[in-house]
Amino acid sequence: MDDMKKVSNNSSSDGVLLRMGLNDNKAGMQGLDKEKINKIIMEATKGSKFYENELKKDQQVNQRIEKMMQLKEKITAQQLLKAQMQVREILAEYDPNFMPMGLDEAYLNITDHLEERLNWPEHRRRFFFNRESTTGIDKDCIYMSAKFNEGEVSSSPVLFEDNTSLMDVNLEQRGLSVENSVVFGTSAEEVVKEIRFRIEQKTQLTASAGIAPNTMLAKMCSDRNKPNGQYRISPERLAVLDFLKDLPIRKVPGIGKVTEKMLKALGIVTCSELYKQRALLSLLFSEVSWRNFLDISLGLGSTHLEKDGERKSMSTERTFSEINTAEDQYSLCRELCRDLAQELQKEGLKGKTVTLKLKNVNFEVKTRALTVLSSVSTEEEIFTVAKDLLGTEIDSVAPHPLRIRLMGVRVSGFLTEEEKKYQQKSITSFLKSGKETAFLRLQPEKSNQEYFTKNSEAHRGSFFDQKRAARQLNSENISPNETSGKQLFHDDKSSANFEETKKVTDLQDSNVCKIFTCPVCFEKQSSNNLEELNRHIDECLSGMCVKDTVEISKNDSLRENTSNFLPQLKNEWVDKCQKNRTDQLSGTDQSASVSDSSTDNSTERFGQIIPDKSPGERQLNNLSHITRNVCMKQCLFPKQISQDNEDHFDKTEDTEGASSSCFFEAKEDSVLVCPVCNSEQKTTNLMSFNRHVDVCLNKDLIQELTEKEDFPMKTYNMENSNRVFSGGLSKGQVCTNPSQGTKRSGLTASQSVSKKTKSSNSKHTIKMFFK
DNA sequence: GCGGATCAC
DNA sequence: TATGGTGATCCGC
Repeated sequence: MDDMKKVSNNSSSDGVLLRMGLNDNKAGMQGLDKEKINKIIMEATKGSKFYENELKKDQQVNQRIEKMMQLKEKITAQQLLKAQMQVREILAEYDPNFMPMGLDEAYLNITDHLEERLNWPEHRRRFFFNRESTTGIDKDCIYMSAKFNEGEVSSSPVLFEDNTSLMDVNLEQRGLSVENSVVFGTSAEEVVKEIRFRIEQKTQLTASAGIAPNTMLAKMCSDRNKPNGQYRISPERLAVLDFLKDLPIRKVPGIGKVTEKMLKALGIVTCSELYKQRALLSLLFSEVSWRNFLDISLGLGSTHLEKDGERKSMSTERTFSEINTAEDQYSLCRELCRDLAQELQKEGLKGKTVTLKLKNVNFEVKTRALTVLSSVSTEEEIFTVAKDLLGTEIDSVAPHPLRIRLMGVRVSGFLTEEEKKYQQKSITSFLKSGKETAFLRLQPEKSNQEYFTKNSEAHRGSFFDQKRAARQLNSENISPNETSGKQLFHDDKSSANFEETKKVTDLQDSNVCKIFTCPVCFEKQSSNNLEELNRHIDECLSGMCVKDTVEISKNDSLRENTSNFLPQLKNEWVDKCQKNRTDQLSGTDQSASVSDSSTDNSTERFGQIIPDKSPGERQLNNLSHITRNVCMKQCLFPKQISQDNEDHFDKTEDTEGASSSCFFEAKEDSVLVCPVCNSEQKTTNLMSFNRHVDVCLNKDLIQELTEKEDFPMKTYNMENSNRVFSGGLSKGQVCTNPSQGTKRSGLTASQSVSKKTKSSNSKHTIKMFFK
């Protein structure tokens, strides 16, 4: 309207001129031929019939606009929500466990309701027009799929309003008037009519419904008489088959255009044809698919309404006109991550898999995912992963630009409640421990600093280094994006952070702990509750990369130095180890799970891997035994091991100084030297020696070694849920690397106990640990 | 686990 | 009708 005033000072003609499209203020209108404009204005002269008519029409439009604006004010998200809730309230009366499907659809099982309803007096089934009656009670067994048709009858948003002023006092009276009421019967159809009636009375939304013996049929039924009707299939085989007979398969939920087309290629269009061709289908489709087809053709569907399962993923994506510069793409990516992080945090979710979705200008869609072992939820965390994925894609087309029209970021693999709890605990303890206790955890490295000096390369980038560095950096609020994230993806960039980790305080003498020290994070645990302790350790271990399947092919290897040893690490070992693991797992129960740690005896397990072998034979087999157990973090509880072990090996005091990176040193052949802790073993009992080695070998080390061998490992390892105390992989275990499947159970735990607990306190023995 | 694809809403 | 956004699932690898 303001624009119009520029065209003419005659306010009464403003609207008309606007209608006549004479606004030369509009963009692109400036170049218009003035003559032409004048000519049109001439036509708009007062008194002309054309003008008068336009004026009249304009007034009508103005009225409509006014009305619309009034309505607009009344439309609020709240109102929509309210209408939705009103519907749900009604549905809940018939089935408190009804299953909403999106915003406008729901499944109800009204079986129970029907049963109860039989005994209801009429007044409970009577409903008044324009008035909501509240009857309680609900439940069900006939399945009803209701689809609400917003605005089918009237799209005016005012209908979402409360029935207030307009409904005046007469309503009350009308409500009490029998003439203004309806009584519904007791059949399923009557119930559904009642529901639809009530919904319409309350919200003025119409609904279509299907009544059938299962959800699939109910849904197809509701489609039959939409938008404002209902249909029922009686729960008899013939009725069902009759309904399906000529029903196009496309009507079946789950059959989309692709499946439709494929089936059509086989001459299958209707559900009955689906049945006729079942043999063919069984040969052409997967078991799952063809069974599904068969179920469809027989009208079989779910008869229980599964409650909304937990969300499995969350994503955000955006479409735009072509973006082809990396800079823009990264910034967009970050934006998406930010949005997603906000949403995730709203729901308190943390996920382990980040997926980047890209659609190029040719509409081709690509997804690239990365599962990290530490769950992510913040912008930085997500972006750290997403940008890596994006970078890979950009690189993949270089030197050409990546030309995209859509980008999306998804996070999935959410932690279960339980995992969340543990993780929180773990994080909390990390945070609580802070810097002042960091040195406690870092202390073992310090004890072998000479080694670092010599082998810093080998040590660099080990999981623990990364973890510690990341932890330190995190505690200093340094963005993981700029720090740990990079090093996690690019080991070669982690050396700087490693420097941090070397800032340790030598607390070697303070190793007598009254309280338990976590063998993984080296953090003191004051809890005497071993179960809690187990959880803590679980969590800590879950951060370990357990590329723990390296086989040492020859016993001699144990005495070779690192440089000689490394080349022997081959991928094939992984296979062998996996086989070993299989053997182990399929063996006697001692190698099985230790889900109940209280009854487990770790010392026994040492000798029972191949229980029916003679000691000599066992030794041979223990070669592989060693390799299986190569994945230990530290020499832990050495004294306790020797004490607890009947075939104890002698003092292993040197293990005190063992480093995770300390591997083989050349020693005299005449003496058994632990290849891990470097200490000479007085025992000549190979089995005992093996046990010692088992204890000393650690995952961390193996990770480094395996990484040197370029083990495929796309997943980076911030955490790894190594359920050593529960005897297996946790349910949500991320295990990309095949070698991770070879983790040992039970024993690993005992081996992972911190040497800090090498104290006189018997509570800290492995045995006690397991008890 | 990953990536492509299908499907529902 | 076409296109977009979100979430789930399946299949082959």
